[in-house]
Amino acid sequence: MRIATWNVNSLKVRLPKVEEWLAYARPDVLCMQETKLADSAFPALAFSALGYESAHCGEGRWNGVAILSRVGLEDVMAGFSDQAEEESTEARLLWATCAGVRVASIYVPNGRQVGSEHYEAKLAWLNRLRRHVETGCDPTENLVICGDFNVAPEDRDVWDPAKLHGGTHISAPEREAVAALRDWGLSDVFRQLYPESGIYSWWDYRAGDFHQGRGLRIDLVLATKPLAERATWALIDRQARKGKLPSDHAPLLVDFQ
DNA sequence: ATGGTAGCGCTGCTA
Repeated sequence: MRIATWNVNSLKVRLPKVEEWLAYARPDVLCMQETKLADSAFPALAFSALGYESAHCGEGRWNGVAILSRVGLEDVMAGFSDQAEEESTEARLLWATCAGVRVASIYVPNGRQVGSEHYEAKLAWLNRLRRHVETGCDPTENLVICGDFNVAPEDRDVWDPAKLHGGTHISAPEREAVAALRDWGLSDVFRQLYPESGIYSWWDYRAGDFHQGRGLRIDLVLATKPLAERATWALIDRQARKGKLPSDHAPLLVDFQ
């Protein structure tokens, strides 16, 4: 089973690239983030033509998460389990069950500046995700949390830790919040397979960062132990970050036996 | 030390 995650940074702009990528990468499940679409504008037909069922949670111009699957798509749920009916939330979390695997597509808030209210909201969001799995999920079952965490878990996931010191994505509280998810029973599958530093999934559009190799590994697939043990291969597909109109993120693929 | 780009949508916000 091949599971992938990709922050597409506008599905409207990226649809041709996503279609092309699906045709050669052929994931069984693709989690997308930052579709920037309302549900009514989600191109479900384009994906069904390629053999994928889909679910989308979007609010329009910001955020937006989706799950595509060609191995079944059941029990779709948007948002947190402790979310009140009337609570208005951003479109950052979508769940579905695909071939017996509980899948989450997540887009963690960026945080903007350390210490800002947005940064506090980011930490609170990650803590709420931890509470969600703690209270409603079972670490002995097959579950993956896929998406843009907006956190580089360790210094080896950062092109220049000294230069970025004091900024978001690498601060200790953010890393601790991701570590708390791992402590519940999740494994960073890419890192489990490949220990090397200098492998990234996001590069700033500005200043030629992609071509200069200045990136961060912030797109992750976290899997429960029984599933993580079956991971055989993973790839951050830098080819998809090239060419015309690329996203600022590359897709991450993981194969489970 | 700073600013650099991209997307949305029409003004500046978000990343």
